[in-house]
Amino acid sequence: MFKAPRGTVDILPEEQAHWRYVSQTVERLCRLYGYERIDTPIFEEAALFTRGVGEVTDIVSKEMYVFEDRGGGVLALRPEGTASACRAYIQHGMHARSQPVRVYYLEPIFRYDRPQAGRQRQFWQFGVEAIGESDPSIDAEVVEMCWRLYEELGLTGLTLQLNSIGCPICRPRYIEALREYYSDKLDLVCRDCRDRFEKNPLRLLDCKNEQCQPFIAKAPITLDYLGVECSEPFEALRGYLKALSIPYELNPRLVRGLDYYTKTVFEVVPQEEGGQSTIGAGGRYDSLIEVLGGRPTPGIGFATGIERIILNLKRQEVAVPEAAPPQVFVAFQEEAREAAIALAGRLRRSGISATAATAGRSLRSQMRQADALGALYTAIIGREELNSDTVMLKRMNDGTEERIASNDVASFLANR
RNA sequence: GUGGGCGUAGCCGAGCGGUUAAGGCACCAGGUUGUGGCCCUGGAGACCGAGGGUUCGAAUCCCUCCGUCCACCCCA
Repeated sequence: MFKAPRGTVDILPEEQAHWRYVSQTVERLCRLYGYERIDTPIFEEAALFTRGVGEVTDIVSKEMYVFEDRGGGVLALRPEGTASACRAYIQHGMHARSQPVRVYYLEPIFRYDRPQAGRQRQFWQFGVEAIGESDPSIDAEVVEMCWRLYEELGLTGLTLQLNSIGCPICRPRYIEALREYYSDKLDLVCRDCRDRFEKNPLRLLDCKNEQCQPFIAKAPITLDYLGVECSEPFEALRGYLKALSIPYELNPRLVRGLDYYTKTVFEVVPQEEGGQSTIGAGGRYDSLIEVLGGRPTPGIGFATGIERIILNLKRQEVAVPEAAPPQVFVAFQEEAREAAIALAGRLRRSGISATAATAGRSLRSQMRQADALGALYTAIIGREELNSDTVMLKRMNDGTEERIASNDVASFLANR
């Protein structure tokens, strides 16, 4: 038997209410903030990500789906959304538009990772990008929008964490200080941290190992090393967030896994700590466009995982709107089969949703079906109705019946 | 990529060396030859994740693989 590939899932009809709820909320939010949708290809030249996201990041070095196409080009299923959006910005000369360019996407993302709860190989992200403006008021707008999304969805108990990791000028100074601090402690920290010291020193800060905690607590923090170019906008951002009444926690240990982040970084996590808990995250990427071959252009955005949102909606038992049931279920006896099919067709042309029974079932069975579908009304056509050109219209919630001329059914229901 | 738990019908789940492999939900039919939701009766549905091995005998024990879950790595 064929099964969906490891780490992928089918989103079944009964789950669509949650998906619809999230995508409709996302669309409303974007309209509210003036972000327009952009759709980019599901695959890109692999080099876009190796250069943009960073060759040594896990996402690129061990999680990317890379393949060669028949023309010999090396392509990759996108492992994140920002690089593609920036590529499109450059390719289509969007610097010529009014800045910043505000776009959003809702798209599948692919990472060859070991699946577990809240982590799949194909998953969906909603993300926004504001490209072409470095003013911290845009940082505030993006952070606010991210926070607001969860509010609109009805999620509670979330924490917004904020930090600044500096720019290409001040960050090396910080990393040097961090390395120096750790240089005489390498015998005391865990194995992973010794690796991190070499490969990705910022990651030292969010090690979960018990033995490393005391060292993390006393480690130098990024905020103390920011140059004025970074600290001033960060202070401004904090002021804006206060003015917007967005509750945030300053987390000096917050770092991000992608190379392109600069200055503002933030993350939203549910209260209950779990393995794969981060629900959304973002930050500024002021060097990315230039790295990708564009003129120097600042940008900021965030992305959030739809599956993780839905996981939390379900955990918190947030009620989501159900799919509308058919207004009418058309049940019939064999001799009225054509009349029933015709009636269903006429109702639909009048904008009334109708599902017809299929032939060969008892009326009782058809009624059970109508009930299972949650139909508001059942129109029954038997011999008597056929002869008098009427239908027996039954209201399912209270069982009342009324005989109505076939031609009047649509207008009768339209007035309900 | 590392370590561990688990895989019995569509779903939940008992059985843990010899059973016709429980039970519940869902599904289908009937109890009402023109009527749903409750109830009752019946039916269908499982090569017990796959492959190999041990044994007279394996869903039950062992190995490999696959899947899933948890933790780590990392991340949405």
